[in-house]
Amino acid sequence: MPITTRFAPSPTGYFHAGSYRTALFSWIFARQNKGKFILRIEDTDKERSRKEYEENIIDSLKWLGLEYDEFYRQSDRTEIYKKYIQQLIASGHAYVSTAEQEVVRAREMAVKFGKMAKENSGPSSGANSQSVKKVDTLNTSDKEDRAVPSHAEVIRFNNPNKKVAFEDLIRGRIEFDTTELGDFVIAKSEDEPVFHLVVVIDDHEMGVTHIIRGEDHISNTPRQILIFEAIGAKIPQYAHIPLLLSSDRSKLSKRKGAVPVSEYRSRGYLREAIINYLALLGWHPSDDKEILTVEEIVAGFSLDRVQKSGAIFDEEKLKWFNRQYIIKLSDTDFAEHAKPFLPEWIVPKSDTFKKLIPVLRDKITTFAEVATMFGVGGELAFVHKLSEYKKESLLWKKNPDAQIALKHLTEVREFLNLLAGENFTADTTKQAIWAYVETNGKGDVLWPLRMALTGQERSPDPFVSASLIGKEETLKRIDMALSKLSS
RNA sequence: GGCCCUAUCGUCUAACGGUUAGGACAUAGCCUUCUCAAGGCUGAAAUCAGGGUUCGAUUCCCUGUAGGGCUACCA
Repeated sequence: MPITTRFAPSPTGYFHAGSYRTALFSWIFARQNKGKFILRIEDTDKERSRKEYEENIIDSLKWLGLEYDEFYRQSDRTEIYKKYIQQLIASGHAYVSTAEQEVVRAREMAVKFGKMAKENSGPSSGANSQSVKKVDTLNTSDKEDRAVPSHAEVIRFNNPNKKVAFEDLIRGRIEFDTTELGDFVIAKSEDEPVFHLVVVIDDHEMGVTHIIRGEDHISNTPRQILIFEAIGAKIPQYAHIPLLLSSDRSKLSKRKGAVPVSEYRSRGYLREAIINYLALLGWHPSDDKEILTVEEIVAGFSLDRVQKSGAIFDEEKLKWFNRQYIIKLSDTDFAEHAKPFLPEWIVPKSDTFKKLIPVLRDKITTFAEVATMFGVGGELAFVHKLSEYKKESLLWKKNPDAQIALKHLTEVREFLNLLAGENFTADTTKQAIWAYVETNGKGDVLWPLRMALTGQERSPDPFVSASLIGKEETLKRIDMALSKLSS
């Protein structure tokens, strides 16, 4: 049997970094073993599932290059589950719990929870402050998500109440006593199976050999093993990878500000950076190399090298990776990525844009910054429009003398004026005045020139700036500076 | 509360009984420099606590502590 893994998201929210990392590890493992990778949309919760989210998951996986070999949607498979439910009932592994029985059960639960709450809420002073804190977290935990029991008939699993153990590929042996689980619900009706049941049936039917999922599923595993046994299926291998955490160390989730992967895309992150960064969150190669291609990751991956503890997602480091990959981009690729962020006054295929590519590549960490660079106060805004600046700004800080600035600018203007307009590049302008610059001091000559051309304290070097605005505009801006200096 | 998982610099991590506890991001300083970056160099920064086991524990065991997960007719 070929190694088969699956990614089984529920379409109840946008696809975020946590989901992506889980999918990535499963995908890597399948690819590494020349096996199969399955995408399965778990949409049995009709109230919360939305088509929009399903599309977002599929688009994101596609963008990130995690191609899958098979695709399933649980809402298309009701008939399959129905057969299993009937079979489980027939074999005595499951039973129909009547509405009356459910009411009794609900009452018992209410008593139990009520008692728990009472035990927890001691006097809120001194020594008990810790238990009070516990109560707080218990009470505030995602209450809105709690489903309200319908008090109607449901189908429950006939729990054999025994100890269940499994060998986790990352954590080793984990043992549970399933008695405390009780007879859990596996379906609301024959047509409405619930998570634990469908997961098991599908993993069995689809021939999944390795279940690689988040560690939040560790506690779900014993229930699922019980069901595997009840349907007489082989129990797959489990690998529970650590969770991705928000900055407060709680599980990264939709409500805790997890950013959709599609959002990173529109912020101008490169897929290679995201893949590389996320692969390193929880996994580490055997050497210290951090910039890795997908091929290198697939080749070097191993479940033994997966971390056991959760990791905080750090956008700063993602940015660093993004920058590393931006630097490597060819001009053509860079242009392609930058296009959506260009202001309308730049024509994508123009000479100006071609000259801008190296300048931009040198400065940005995400493509969204392309827009910032050209925006108000941006470093490259001068290309379109010279911003206002004061006369004093033209003076070099180490030698603030207007007469000197005036003299150098006048000389430089003469040199530049000798160049042909169509041959006005960073190289030619540099050649034209470099000798003069060297004999008269770089700061003394170049600083006033920079200010004259850009009107900004931060900008590319004056030669690049000159070539970006062209000969005519360069001379015009120098003239403006000269008149400022002599006023 | 019960059950389960986890614990190395601020963050991601290396070390699988013997290292001056290594690397990366972030951070501080210096160098380079016409500005801002980039780049180069240097620095600060960690084994949760207490007990064992051992000649020797970051590493193995126990207890505590802390964090997280599950405890649904969500997945």
